[in-house]
Amino acid sequence: MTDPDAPRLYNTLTKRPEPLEPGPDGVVGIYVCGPTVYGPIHVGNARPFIVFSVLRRYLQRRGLAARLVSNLTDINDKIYEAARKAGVSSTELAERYGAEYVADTDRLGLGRPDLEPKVTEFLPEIVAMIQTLIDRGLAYAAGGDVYFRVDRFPGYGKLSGRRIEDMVSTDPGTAKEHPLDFALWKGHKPDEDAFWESPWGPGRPGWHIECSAMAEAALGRGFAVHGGGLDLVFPHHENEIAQSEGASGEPMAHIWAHNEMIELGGKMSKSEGNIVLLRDALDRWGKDVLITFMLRNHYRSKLPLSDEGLEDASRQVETIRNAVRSLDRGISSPGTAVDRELADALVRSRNEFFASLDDDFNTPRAFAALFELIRAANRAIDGPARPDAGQLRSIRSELVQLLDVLGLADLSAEDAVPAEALEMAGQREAARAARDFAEADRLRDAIAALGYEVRDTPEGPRVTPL
RNA sequence: GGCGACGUGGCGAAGUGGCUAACGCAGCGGUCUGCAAAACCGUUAUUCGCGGGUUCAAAUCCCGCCGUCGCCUCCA
Repeated sequence: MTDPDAPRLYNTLTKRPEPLEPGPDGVVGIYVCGPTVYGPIHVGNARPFIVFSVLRRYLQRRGLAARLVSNLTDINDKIYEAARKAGVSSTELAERYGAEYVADTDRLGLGRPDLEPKVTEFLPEIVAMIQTLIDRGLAYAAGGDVYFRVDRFPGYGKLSGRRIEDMVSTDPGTAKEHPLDFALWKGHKPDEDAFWESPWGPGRPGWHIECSAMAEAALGRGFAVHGGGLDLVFPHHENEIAQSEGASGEPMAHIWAHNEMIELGGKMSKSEGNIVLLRDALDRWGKDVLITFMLRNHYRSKLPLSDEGLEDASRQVETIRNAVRSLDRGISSPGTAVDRELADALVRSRNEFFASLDDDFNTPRAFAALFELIRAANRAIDGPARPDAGQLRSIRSELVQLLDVLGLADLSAEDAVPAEALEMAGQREAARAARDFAEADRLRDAIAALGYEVRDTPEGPRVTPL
């Protein structure tokens, strides 16, 4: 039973938007591929984190139960390599960067996924799934490794739109039956300092199997959404489908959702070296600007990272802050009217906001709805008949609720203004009353030197951070 | 070579068959202000990369071309 009003998300598998359907337990399960933790994460890695974290907030606000699971890959070639370079054990290195990933993404203030499984915690599940694949004839042990038998899985290539015949493997391997077969288990090599026992000898999981095993362990089979960066479509997600569906005979996930890449003269990527670290972007711009920057573009569009773009986002953020300030000013000196147009604008904006997000998580359109509401509010407050406190309070509260969906509720925080600046603002008022404008301007400059700006309003001066 | 995405005002970005092509930023003019700031009002694409075609009607569908980018190997 499909809910015709359910939010829709574009499905890479079917190339069209499809409704998000909760599982039998009523929960919308979302699995998102997280990073391999061999270094600090960059802004590109942050995009899926932000997009899917905000998606979960949205679904919850819409009254749906949503469970977000996002893994940390803490065992892989790059980790061995980085650990050797750093002169530490790979376990130590992965733990360190895993913790840094959590700390960096915590700064976004979007909450944590409900579960963040690590590969090293799911070895039994991984080994069991590999065994099932072998039992079903879809995998074979060879030379200490185990490979997936690609041509025995009929749907191979259905996600990425490839045919086995069209593909050329750059790593034919020596033990493989078919050049495109991929590793489920990699036999231990002498220079690898972390490995596990298995029925096929010591070693460690291949790259794709961990997500298949962890997603099923955390969300079961046939969960609602499997997400990640577009660059994961092939081979990672294609192989996940082969493994999970090969092992269970059931669909792994209903919707495969992929965010486009952040670009910095081409795709931002660690191996290309053209990266900006998330922590550096946060230091420079703050979380609200960064979230706004990400969400003002659709998640399925490429997003070039640029100072111009961030500055633009920064001004948008300032416009939102000013709107909340104006509402607060209005609430503290309210009028007596009930503004019909404002009331209508609220309903319209709210509906449009939710309709936009229902429509393939169209956050740019949701922002447009937000700004329509802001303009209506500003117009009412500065208009001839200011609304009464009740109406203004309800507008403020609704606006903050919408901001909160996007993770931007902090923009409604009160400005902390030091007493010194407030005192000078008072002195400036006295000077203005005495028409001593030279002194008034001097005091305004002095306040600016403290990092604050005076704005004269009909209700007296307001001091806000610059 | 194979697969795929995209090209909308100065910039960013919605819109994918039919209301005056949203919204944000920047600019310009105005209102307000002692001057500002903020805010509001007005203004900025007869037109949606280019060329054909389908249709009563296209930015939206089809064909061709040009350009940018991604995947095909580790990658969010």
